[in-house]
Amino acid sequence: MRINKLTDYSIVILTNMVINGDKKMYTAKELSEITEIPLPTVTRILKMLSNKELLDSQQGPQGGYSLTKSAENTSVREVIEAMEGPIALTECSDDDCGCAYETSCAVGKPWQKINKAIIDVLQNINLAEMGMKDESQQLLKLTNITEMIS
Amino acid sequence: MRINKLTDYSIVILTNMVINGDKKMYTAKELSEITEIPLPTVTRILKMLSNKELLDSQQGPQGGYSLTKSAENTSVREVIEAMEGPIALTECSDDDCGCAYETSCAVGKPWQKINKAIIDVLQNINLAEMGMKDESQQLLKLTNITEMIS
DNA sequence: TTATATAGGACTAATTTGGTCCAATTACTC
DNA sequence: GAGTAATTGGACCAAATTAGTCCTATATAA
Repeated sequence: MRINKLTDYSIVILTNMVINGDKKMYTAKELSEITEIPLPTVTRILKMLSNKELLDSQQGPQGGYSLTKSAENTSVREVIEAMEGPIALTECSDDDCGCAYETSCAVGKPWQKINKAIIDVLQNINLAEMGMKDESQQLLKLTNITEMIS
Repeated sequence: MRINKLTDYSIVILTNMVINGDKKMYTAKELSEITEIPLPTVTRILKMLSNKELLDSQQGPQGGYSLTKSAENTSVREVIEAMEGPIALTECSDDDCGCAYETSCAVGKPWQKINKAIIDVLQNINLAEMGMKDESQQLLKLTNITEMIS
């Protein structure tokens, strides 16, 4: 029951865009250096976030990426959904899961309740809150234990 | 952000053990027939649940599996943790994630809050509630869209 | 003693995910 | 208008995880 590594990375990246926040635009290269996530992976993530309109993008020199909304108005839910699609613990737990059994399928009901509750949790925490920290900010780049121990 | 298919199956299996609840013991074969999940997969799941003490097992003729606790006292959280280990959206979001950066790592804090909230959601729904349905009970065996459309 | 059940674990196949790379496009600056 | 710095789109491969199967051992009821 994990979010994807790319999703994890994306939150690290976005959180860093908030923290070093005086600057508005960040190039993929900058963000790669700040977070120590490899450049190709960073660009891929930024493209996804840009496609889902969490980031504005500007090509060419002096270009880069910037948040479309304030950190306070960008929820973790939005980020996860941008990276992975709708949040659901099981594949068939949607009102319109598209399956043939949809009208009669009963299992979905409790799962729908659970998913709703979880979505609510993720809706109610934003990027500004994700950036709150006790210690040095640069450690933000390390969310992932596999990154750390390897 | 999904639970594993095996975990999904396990809840389907357990829920069925509750619904057809007059009977106390179920063999793997029976449960495979009820849920239409292949026998080898069912036995594997039952073994896992038994090892984690969610099920009692009895070898030999007239043997089988039975719930160790009542359906009301068995939370979805317990089932997920039995199948997948601790619930956490990221790998490094534990108080003692075991990584070298543990004492200074700041990222974990908000994730810990999120995980706690999600665990709380899952703690507060039990197997009896998962079995509540509108229509025919046998459809409970189908939680998974990939199962359905294939 | 035999038949029926779980127990443990190894193994393979399939799927998903992570990560990289390349060619195209845009736009600023000189 | 040329050159450079950036994003865009998409294809591709490698690695990791997961699902699923199978075999042998052990326990126990009749």
